[in-house]
Amino acid sequence: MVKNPTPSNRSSRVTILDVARAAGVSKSSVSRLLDERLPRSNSEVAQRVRRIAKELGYVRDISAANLRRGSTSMIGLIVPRLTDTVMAMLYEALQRAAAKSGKVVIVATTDETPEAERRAADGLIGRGVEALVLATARNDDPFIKELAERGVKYVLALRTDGASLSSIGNDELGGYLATRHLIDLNHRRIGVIAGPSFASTACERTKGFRKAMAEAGLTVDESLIVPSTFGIESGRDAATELMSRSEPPTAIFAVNDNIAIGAFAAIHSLGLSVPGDVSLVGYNDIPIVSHLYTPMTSVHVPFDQIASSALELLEAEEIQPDERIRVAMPSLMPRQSSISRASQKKSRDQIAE
Amino acid sequence: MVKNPTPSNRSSRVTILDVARAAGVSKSSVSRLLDERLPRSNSEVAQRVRRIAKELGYVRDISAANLRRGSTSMIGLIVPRLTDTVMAMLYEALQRAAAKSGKVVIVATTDETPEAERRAADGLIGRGVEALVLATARNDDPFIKELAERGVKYVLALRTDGASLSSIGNDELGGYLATRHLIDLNHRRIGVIAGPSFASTACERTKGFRKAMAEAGLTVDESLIVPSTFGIESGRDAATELMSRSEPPTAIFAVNDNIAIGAFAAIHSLGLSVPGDVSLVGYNDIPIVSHLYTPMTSVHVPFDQIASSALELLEAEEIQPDERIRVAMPSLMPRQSSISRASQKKSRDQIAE
DNA sequence: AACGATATCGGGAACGTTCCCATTTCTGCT
DNA sequence: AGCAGAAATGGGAACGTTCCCGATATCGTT
Repeated sequence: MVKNPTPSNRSSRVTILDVARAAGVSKSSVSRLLDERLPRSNSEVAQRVRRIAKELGYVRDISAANLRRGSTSMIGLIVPRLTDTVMAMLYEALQRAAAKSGKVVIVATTDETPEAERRAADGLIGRGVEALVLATARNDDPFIKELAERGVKYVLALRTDGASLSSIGNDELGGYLATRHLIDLNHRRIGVIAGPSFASTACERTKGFRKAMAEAGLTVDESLIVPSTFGIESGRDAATELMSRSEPPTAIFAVNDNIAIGAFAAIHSLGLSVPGDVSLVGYNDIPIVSHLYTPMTSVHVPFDQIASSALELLEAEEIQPDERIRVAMPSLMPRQSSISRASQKKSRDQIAE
Repeated sequence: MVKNPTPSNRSSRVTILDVARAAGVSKSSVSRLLDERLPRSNSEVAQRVRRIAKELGYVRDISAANLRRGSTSMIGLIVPRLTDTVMAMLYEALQRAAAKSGKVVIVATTDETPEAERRAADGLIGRGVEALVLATARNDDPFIKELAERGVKYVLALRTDGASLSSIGNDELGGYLATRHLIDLNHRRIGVIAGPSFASTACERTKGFRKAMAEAGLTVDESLIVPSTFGIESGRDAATELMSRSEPPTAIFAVNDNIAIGAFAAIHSLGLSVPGDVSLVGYNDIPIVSHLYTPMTSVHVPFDQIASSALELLEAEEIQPDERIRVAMPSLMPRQSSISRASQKKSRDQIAE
């Protein structure tokens, strides 16, 4: 296939022994000198060994090293799907964080189904990962309990079950900020596309919504809070439903950007405009939302921080009970999809002329 | 952290030897009986061994197995970024395909920079991957030549350099189909946002455009072909420029969906509409485009097929010179972002009334 | 210059598996 | 019943590394 530099000799791997012989030292010394975890020596021998290793084209056999060291330095990540940009962002962030301690992340997808989740975890464990990062946690997930019982090291990311080690964003605060922003813009009838109730993210963000409403002395119209999945279509359906009411909301908080994108499409299909007829706020601040033709207000989540925290939790020896759930702070990114009630009226009047 | 089932004994791994002792057979037999590559035996011993292994909670030490077998069954994938949905789709497809032969895919990102690409490849090779799948190929990429010289097994995906083993889509055909579609809709002034010239995908799709134009007896206005990156912003800029001309195109072919999404935004920012003022066609058919508020016409690419072919190329023993580049067929997905020139005029007239 | 402390070095035993090969057991046939 | 051939079994040697530990070299101190 690709021309092999040493075609004849099949077993032509350069081992640590070859390097040792060529450098005139013992294999132990080569191993030590080439061990990147030890403080780097610059002695004459060290330099010679490194040079010779390079010349010979030596690369450490990672399997042998792993076997002896008793660790693979691989972390497994389980996500619903990678085509969801949020998950791709989490993965990239985790990869960056893991690289700092020489680890690598391998990922498996579950399509949000529990059976696939079990398969994914078994697959990753079979691959020798040292720990699992789960972004698929469901409230009262029996699978997570199983993991704990099996003695698997794991941490939840983004979503939590309230008990396991977790690294999440402050979703309640995020929901609060989003809602507060809409209230500040004088919106009173605010719809919520609330996501699935099995995800802590969705629940907390909705909780933040309620908190902001209560704090402003507004009563929540429960019929304006509609459940959904995290998919675009679901956002579309929910928004269609909301905006077809006799008295539609003047603003919608979607607990996730995909939902918001779907809502956005639905609203336009109905001949209405964002933000002219209804303001829209999303969540996660995935790259695309700031590039839509109406750049979308969204809640920014510090994925890098969440990823680092997750790994820290995995590496920590002892953890205080009150530090089992690390929470990162989100921040609101106001953009053009949300404007004040007054401006909305004005822009609608202009069209009416 | 997590309660360990055998807290006292640190070195409490269940090995094949433990299973052998418990089952009263030799370790060789256990190894053989548990080898999933061999035809599955259902003899009495086999069943007992499997049962005992399960009871004891035995899991094969993958590092030891890899060391002995001399293979890691890991494939490395190098992509610019995973937050680009196209790349996420390729990754998921590759993972699915690799799983069929018990392999796992680990991915590294380069952000489209050659230095990071080198680092990524070294990292993956150091991790012991058996082969590399590159989705980052540039025309005349010195790095790829290096890989070949180092004897690294690799295959290019999506983009090709014209020489290496590659599994790609028929981009010229895709560009042709997109353009032909627009011509059939009576468009004559067609703009192209052509992507970066270092990517074979971009070049071929543009070539397909030219072919369709030539075939229809239309002369190509070179000033309507503008280069770009693969980013959303770049599509926005390019479309802004195109639509600000004194004589703007009536249709635009963007060689990638992200570009198209940016173009879409730009067109609306200018107070124009898709498809009312200008038809728009993208490429790759990422999930979001069918859910935009104007569902976008795009060229669908069979990623699963491209992924399988890539792996087949890696596994093939001998490859005919004319089979070094496998080409998968794209198909046009017509949606509402592209309509006939006549309908455009009509809808514009309506607005003018 | 002699001594103890410290750093460097090399031999060899793991790590847990697979796989070769010699041996034993089973199967079918005459 | 006897025997050839097939199938199953077990002993033991790898695979390439790391790491313990005893031995040797190096250094600073008195």
